[in-house]
Amino acid sequence: MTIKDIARLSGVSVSTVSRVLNNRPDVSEESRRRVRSVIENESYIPNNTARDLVKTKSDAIGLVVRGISNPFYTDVITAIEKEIENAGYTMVMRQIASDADEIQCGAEMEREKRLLGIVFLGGCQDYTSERLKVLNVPFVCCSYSNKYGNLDSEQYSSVSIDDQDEAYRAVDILIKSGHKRIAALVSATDDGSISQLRYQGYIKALKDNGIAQEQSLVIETGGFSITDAYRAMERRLDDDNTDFTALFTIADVMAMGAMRALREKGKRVPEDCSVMAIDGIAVSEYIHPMLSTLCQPVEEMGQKSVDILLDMIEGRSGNRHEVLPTCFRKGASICELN
Amino acid sequence: MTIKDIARLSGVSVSTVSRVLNNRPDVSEESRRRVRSVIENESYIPNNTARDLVKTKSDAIGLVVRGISNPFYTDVITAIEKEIENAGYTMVMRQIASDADEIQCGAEMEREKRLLGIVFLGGCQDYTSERLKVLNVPFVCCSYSNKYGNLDSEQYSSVSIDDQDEAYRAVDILIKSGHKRIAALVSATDDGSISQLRYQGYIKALKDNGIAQEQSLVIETGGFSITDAYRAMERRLDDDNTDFTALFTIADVMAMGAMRALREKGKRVPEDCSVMAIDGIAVSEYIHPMLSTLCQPVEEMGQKSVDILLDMIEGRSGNRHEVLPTCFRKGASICELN
DNA sequence: CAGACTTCCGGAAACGTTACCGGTAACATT
DNA sequence: AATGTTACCGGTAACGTTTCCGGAAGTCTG
Repeated sequence: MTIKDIARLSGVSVSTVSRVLNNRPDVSEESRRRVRSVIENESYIPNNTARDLVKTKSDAIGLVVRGISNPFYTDVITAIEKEIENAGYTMVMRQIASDADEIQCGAEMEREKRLLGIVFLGGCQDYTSERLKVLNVPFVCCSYSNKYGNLDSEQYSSVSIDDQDEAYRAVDILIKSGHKRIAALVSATDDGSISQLRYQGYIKALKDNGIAQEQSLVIETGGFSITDAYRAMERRLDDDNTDFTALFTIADVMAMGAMRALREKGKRVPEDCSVMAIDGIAVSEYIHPMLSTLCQPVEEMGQKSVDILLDMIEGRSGNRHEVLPTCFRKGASICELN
Repeated sequence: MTIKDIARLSGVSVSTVSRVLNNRPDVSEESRRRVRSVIENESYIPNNTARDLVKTKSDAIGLVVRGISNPFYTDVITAIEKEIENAGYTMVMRQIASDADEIQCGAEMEREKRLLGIVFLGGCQDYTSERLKVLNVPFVCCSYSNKYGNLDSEQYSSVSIDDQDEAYRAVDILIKSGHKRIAALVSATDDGSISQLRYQGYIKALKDNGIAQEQSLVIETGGFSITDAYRAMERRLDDDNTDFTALFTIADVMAMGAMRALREKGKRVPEDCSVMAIDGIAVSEYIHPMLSTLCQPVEEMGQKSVDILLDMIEGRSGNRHEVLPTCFRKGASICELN
């Protein structure tokens, strides 16, 4: 069943059918009605492939995501997919390993599938102006601002929270609760990732509050997973006594990993160690004690990312950077120290 | 940069370039080498759209998923995506609301995008032979067997655990630990979903062990989310005293929701109420007490689903049904009653 | 050496759309 | 009455591949 059949059946030319299909004005009501009814009758659906070919582009938007297994991302993905779908486009997702090259992946996808644009979700370690040359479609980085990276902000769009500020805020909450010896559980401190940004917020909060920063309180996991966090924390507690009263983690899942390690080493949360995180995934609201965290507006993040990308694709506007606020969820993982 | 340019640049016809591109034998080594080098030089990538058009099908496999937010699914999705990618195809994912019609969604996608096949992930409530008529590509149901549905097993493929048996096994573990008053937290008992199957396993286990089944011990949440479970459990505990010593839940996330409700009502797990679930998601290993559950082989499930689908698509074999075993993870949420 | 069979290759017709161009008819304007 | 304008419509060339068909040259067979 092609456009030709519809044309034949409704006694008009393919051009007219095409016009009806694309809601163009220059077709009589009579014809429009007839064509519509035939389409309805035959339950005809236009072939997207042919459409894409003649338009020399597809209707697909790529989503490159690093580390889908983090529940935080799945909510964002959900929102992104919904928004793309609503706008009448198609989402093609590809996930990459934590050490893979997302620019490369995006470039390949873009050329193979004639993508309209790309959403990068998750870490984007190595954006440099030079490397971006391979990408010739608009793209937006979701949940990563590259604020302190070496990339010209004119070259891309982004939607994220202010990672440094929010980390600052999180640590500040611990400090305001009376904590001075605050450990930080990070993925890495200098990998250009989100972890680095949040780590910097931690450092700044300590400094602004006149607390000396000790390198021994920085625990690097080398990864973002719950297991990475658990293992790193376990090692740290084996090596050393708990000489901190609070722990700041850069992600909810990492907090969950750490809390298990603390528990298994006989440390109570929050009595022996308070925990504060950033992300606000659903499950962390259900654990005991309920995790205190700064919730990211995941839905809005996904939505905004797609909106911006579509604006760029459809030429409505250029690139822009959106910074969204978080919302403090007061759990029970922080102990007031007085 | 099209195939024509490559042809011109390497001094052969488009046909020959096409042959090289598709690794066909009937082209001389000399030509092949020359064409390859031009392709390399120009870093040319064939236009998939044109390719799909002439082949009258795409390279895309659809993934229709109900409820992506359940962490259990994300792992399966990861595996599915990886496998599709490896086989050189493209995954197009679409998520649907819990009350949406997945057959309809699959059919639309299939016709729009000329899909090669479809993977349905998650519940598949209303498969009937009649309704399947709209689908004219092979498909496989992942994580749902329709074992007790009204569908002819010749009409589709599936990969799943034996939901009834595994639920039986889970409940049996509770019984063997000395529990007799075992509540069941299910989404629904008669919706034809996975919930119903697992509920039937619960019933059977009780019966085989000579335990009278009480309707008051069946708690229906109406949904699969952690919040649904929490709310339902909360209501149940408000209405009534805990007159059960153990709880079987049909999913890990539901167990987590229930455990919070129990905790908030002053019931200790496992001392006052043991909990046993099915799924085996990562986070449930990190909560306190660690959840006892039957772990589904998520990776294998995703992999197998795609393998079967590709076998059908590429005509290597017909439909088949794969039943995978689970693996018991002994947590700390079950109390021996003696 | 004739015929048959390979091996390699190019031309051209598809695939199902959209976009452009031009044409007709009806109506309004001078 | 001639011309311009508008509303509608059809023909056809693209879009970038693959596939089919046939041809040329070389090699083998008897």
